[in-house]
Amino acid sequence: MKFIIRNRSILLYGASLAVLLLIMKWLEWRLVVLDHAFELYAGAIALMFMALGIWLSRKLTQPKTNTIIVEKEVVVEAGDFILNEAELSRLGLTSREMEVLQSIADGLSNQQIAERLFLSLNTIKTHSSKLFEKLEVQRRTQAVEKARKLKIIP
Amino acid sequence: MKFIIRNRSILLYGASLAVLLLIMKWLEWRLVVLDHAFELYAGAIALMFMALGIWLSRKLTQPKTNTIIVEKEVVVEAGDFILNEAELSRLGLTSREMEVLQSIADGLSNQQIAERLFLSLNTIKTHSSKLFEKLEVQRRTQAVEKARKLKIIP
DNA sequence: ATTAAATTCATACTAAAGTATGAGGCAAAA
DNA sequence: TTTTGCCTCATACTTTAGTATGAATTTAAT
Repeated sequence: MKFIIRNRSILLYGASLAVLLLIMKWLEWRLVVLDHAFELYAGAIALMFMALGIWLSRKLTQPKTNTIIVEKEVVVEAGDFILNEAELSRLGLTSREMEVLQSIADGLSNQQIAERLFLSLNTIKTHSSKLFEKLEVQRRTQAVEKARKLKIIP
Repeated sequence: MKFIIRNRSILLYGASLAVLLLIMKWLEWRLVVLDHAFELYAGAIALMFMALGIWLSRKLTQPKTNTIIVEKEVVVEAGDFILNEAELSRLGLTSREMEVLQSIADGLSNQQIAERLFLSLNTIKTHSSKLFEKLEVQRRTQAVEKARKLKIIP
């Protein structure tokens, strides 16, 4: 059953050939009687096979694919941060100061920063104080603001 | 000239018909000589017209278009800030709280905010306290961080 | 090896931030 | 009209942030 479904096209083709041969034989017999019906016969064959060709072509050729490219806008989140290395080196921030700055920007308290970096609260205070000096600010919020403006942090 | 190009298919069709008729006539003459070459003749016609049918079908049928949509990512400059009004209304921040939040994000101290908005320091403290409650944060730096994440402030 | 910068931490202090609570005024909604 | 939410401000208090100073240790460079 599956074989029939899968090879339907080929079976149909065979069947049409068989039918056509029958018609041909019949026409052949007619040809003996009617002497000049030959052109009609040839035309019939031509027509049928052309039809068969068209049908085959339609069935067997894979459909043409028109590839349509649709541009879809995708907002890329926060991909535009480029570290301003010039400013960073100009300010002369040390690595620890940068870590503290980043943690401050993340909204952590000095105590939390100390825990995160395994340091004492006083050390964090020292670092942040020096950081503020270098950034020429008075408060952590200002530091974050300025650092963001200078493209030192995202 | 344009006519030729545009109706090339039809002209080709006509030409092949003419050629075929010539071949047929020639074969007809051959038939008188060779008596039983009839089946071969019919087969030739069948073959040719089937080929013609296939060719015609390919040329003349409009292509079946399988539209393949290819999504192309277009990077949109994420530089412009779009206020997340849904979040803003969900949080229920009052206008004063928003002003204070903005000032905090600008790196101002409570005292400076009070001066900017012509209010007392205590009022600013009250506003910021309520603001922190609504934003579910403990510190002003956290408030700025969260507000930025929620697209409430640029 | 010596210098210089960076890191760590401490103490002591001041300043600012944040919490809790209450209260008066005001405008819009029920 | 009463209620409700917002704005304002105050007092009192706790917590966190920030400054100043000094010192020991580590690390990198001269």
